[in-house]
Amino acid sequence: MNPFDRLIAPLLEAFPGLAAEDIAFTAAPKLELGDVAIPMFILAKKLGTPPPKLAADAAQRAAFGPEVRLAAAAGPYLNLKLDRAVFAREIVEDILGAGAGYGSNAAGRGKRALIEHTSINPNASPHVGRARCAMIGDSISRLFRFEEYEVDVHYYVNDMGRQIGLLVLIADELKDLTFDQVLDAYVRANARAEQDPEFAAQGYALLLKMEEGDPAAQAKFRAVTDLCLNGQLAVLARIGAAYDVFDRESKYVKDARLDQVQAALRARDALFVDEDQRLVVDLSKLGHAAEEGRYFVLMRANGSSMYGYRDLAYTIDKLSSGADVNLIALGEDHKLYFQQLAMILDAAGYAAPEPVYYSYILLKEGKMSTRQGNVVLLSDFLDEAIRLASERVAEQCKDLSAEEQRVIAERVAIAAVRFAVLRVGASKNVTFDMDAALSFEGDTGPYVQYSCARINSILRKYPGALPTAPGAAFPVESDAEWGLLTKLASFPDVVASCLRQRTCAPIAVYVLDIARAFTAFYHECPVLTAGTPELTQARLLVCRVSLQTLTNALGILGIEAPERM
RNA sequence: GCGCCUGUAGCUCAGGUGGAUAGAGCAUCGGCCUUCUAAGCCGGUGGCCGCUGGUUCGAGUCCAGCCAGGCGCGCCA
Repeated sequence: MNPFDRLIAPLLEAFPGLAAEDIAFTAAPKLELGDVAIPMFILAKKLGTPPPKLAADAAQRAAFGPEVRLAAAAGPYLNLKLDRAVFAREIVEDILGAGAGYGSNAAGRGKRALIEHTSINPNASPHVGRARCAMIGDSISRLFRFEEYEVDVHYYVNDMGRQIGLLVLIADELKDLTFDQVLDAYVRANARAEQDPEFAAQGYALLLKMEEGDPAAQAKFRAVTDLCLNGQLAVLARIGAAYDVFDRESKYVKDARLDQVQAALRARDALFVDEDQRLVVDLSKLGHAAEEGRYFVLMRANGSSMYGYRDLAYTIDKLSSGADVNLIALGEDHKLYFQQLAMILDAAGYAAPEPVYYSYILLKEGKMSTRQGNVVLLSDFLDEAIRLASERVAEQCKDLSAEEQRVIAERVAIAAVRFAVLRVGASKNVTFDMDAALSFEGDTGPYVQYSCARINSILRKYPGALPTAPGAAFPVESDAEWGLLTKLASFPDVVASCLRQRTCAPIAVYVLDIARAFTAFYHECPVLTAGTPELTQARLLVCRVSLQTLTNALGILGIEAPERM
């Protein structure tokens, strides 16, 4: 419910032929121009009138109620000065009424969403590049839940394949492999396979045995992949990423539905066995124009399956769950692969999931490469963030217990890390800057948390019971209050836009905007010493609705604000 | 080479469906703590919005061609 909706009817009456959805509200560049602005461009096109003339006409002819104090045209805009108290009261009542649900448009009520993300190969501790996927996927999941979708978060466990086979071989030799040793073992296994064809062949043989159901081989794969998965999940849990369903790739080796896919491909003459006895899809038969990526191998000559073959079965499995939305967060390196997969699925009569791509995080020194050791591990990054936050908390919150300080430091650290990653659009190549990402000042998660802590401080210091609704008098007249409240009112639109675009980055930008607007209010408008009880009551409510909106928005980003910091 | 993504202040990034003088933060310079938390606030400096054309009353935004960076084009996953 837009608080400015009541301004629409007078315009429709004055100009028959316009529809309510043609009329948009925006903030004027300067508050002196008006409290709200209505651009005339779309309306003008519809009526065949030049925008400036229409703005002038509208200022003359629209019969607004007494809540509009002044309607003035300024170029192609109609600017209105309002009885702010009337609108402010509605905004406040709206937010208080909706509470933890404020901002949700309930777009997903009665619908289900299946979201797959992270799905890291079980081979090493996740680095920040992989963690980007986890944070993006996790926040999108939270966004969908906020919009009342029933969300199932899936994690595809790549518990087989050549590389895991090699890792199992090495693990066998080393005995008692721990999670911390896996990365090193994995690197060595791959290096050895390149130099030693015998070793590589052993890996393939082991893989085939495992696929064919050999219990001993399966147990070995399971032990190694469980070790890795549990270690990875423990790290991911630290940043708040959680999963509902774990789908093991090995479950999809033999899947009857793949026979149907093969039949569909044969019917299109798109499936053949090549000269090396591999089972291959010729995507050119399915409409793939380029020579690059034309062939998609399903099975090796020895009969063991390729990743894509199993992924087809898994994806069909996900699709048959009947979810209304089926999303998958993928690295940009998977774009061609996923297009190929989608083409095969299409041929078999399935609509592929919607991909959400994220780009790589680069280091100043160049690309992150596990092999060369120039990676920033998520766990190291978090440890450093917590260390820095702890130093700060120890200075700021001397009167709190060690345990309370620890909780605050952890929340601040997670906020810094998640915010730094989430505020950037997913398709952007970002250069990772440890210092910038761990800054607690400026456009950061901790800055937003800080404004929450200030609000809490005010509410805590108010001696009486906090107001729960605007009183008879509701004086909200200052520019700072007005600017803050109108920004708060736009939250549902921000959420709706994010849902449409499958992104949470604008929420991070929005939350900064609110924090800045609140800080302006904080400096200009004393609450506890406002002068009159009515003003204090009104400003306490502004504090409450600001905190509510910030809390809800931060929740989508997976960030919690401490009461003190 | 071909395909997809990216290019906005010294640095890191915002700027749906074209619209009011292009916005933040960091850095830098100058001011603010007897006053609800200075993890803060106020002000200054700093922009051929990669380049060149085009469409439009109007382009950072749309189109084409270049240039630069990223990713991909495997008996890897």
